[in-house]
Amino acid sequence: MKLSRTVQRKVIMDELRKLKCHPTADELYEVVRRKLPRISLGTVYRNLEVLSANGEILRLGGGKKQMCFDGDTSRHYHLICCRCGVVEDIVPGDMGSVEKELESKLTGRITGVSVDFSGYCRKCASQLSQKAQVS
Amino acid sequence: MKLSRTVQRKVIMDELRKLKCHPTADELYEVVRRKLPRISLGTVYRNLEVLSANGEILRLGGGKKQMCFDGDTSRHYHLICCRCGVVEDIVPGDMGSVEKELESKLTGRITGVSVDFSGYCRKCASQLSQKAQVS
DNA sequence: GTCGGTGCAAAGCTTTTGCATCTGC
DNA sequence: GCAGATGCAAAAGCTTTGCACCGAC
Repeated sequence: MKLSRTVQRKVIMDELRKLKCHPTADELYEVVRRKLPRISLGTVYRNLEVLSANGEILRLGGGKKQMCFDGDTSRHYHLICCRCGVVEDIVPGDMGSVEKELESKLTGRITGVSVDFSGYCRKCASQLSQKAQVS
Repeated sequence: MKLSRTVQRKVIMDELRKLKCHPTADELYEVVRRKLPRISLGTVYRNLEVLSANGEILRLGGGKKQMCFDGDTSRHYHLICCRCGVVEDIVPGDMGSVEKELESKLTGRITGVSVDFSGYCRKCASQLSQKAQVS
């Protein structure tokens, strides 16, 4: 199956890449709709499916119920709040050597890395520590 | 809100910890039901929600549409196939130094690490390379 | 006794899919 | 011209939730 280059697919990729957040399919649909008012939600889903299966975008789960997508397939990391589901980007100083080690072991098979930490986002962490002090 | 120690919650945790795979809520429900025939799917969902929000289990997305759960919160890694969604465990030789670095930067906030690689599982990778040779 | 948990079933939402039509190659 | 893509709308399926009752503390 070869991929056709349709206007819809291009706009979806462009908008996703432009966004710095990690939108759900629905949120991306709203954004794309500003450029292509007649696009359907089904098309967005179908393209996100194809694009992630081809390693061109990243599929992020683990937060809340909805799937999120990330147009940035470069090496970077996430902290997914186990309380509210928000996704924070993490940029550690240097993980290069580890990545190289892993990639050499899995030659050609890795299309993207999403290092997802469960934990508390800043907001939830501070709320919880306040509560702990009170009680 | 303090957590009560109910039979259901205990069995759910125990069974999830025993399983070496990464079951969906529904799969876990089927397993738990052998021990507690009268438990409801809703209870399983509610407990998985509470347990993951407390960092006692790991919530895994990124594969296919359904959420998966992992009772093993020790440091380990996953390769999630971007084609078929299967989850492979990865045990790299040594990532200890990197983890320490990260954890020191995020003191007290991390409850679990799920390093999720998108890529191809062994099966899909070999199928694709066969196809490439044919065409 | 109170507050959280459970079972059941219905509701809610996200995601997928069938079909006719259209577009890229 | 054909295979793949789209729009639309309906269907499917996963997850959540209201309610009455039960159990832990």
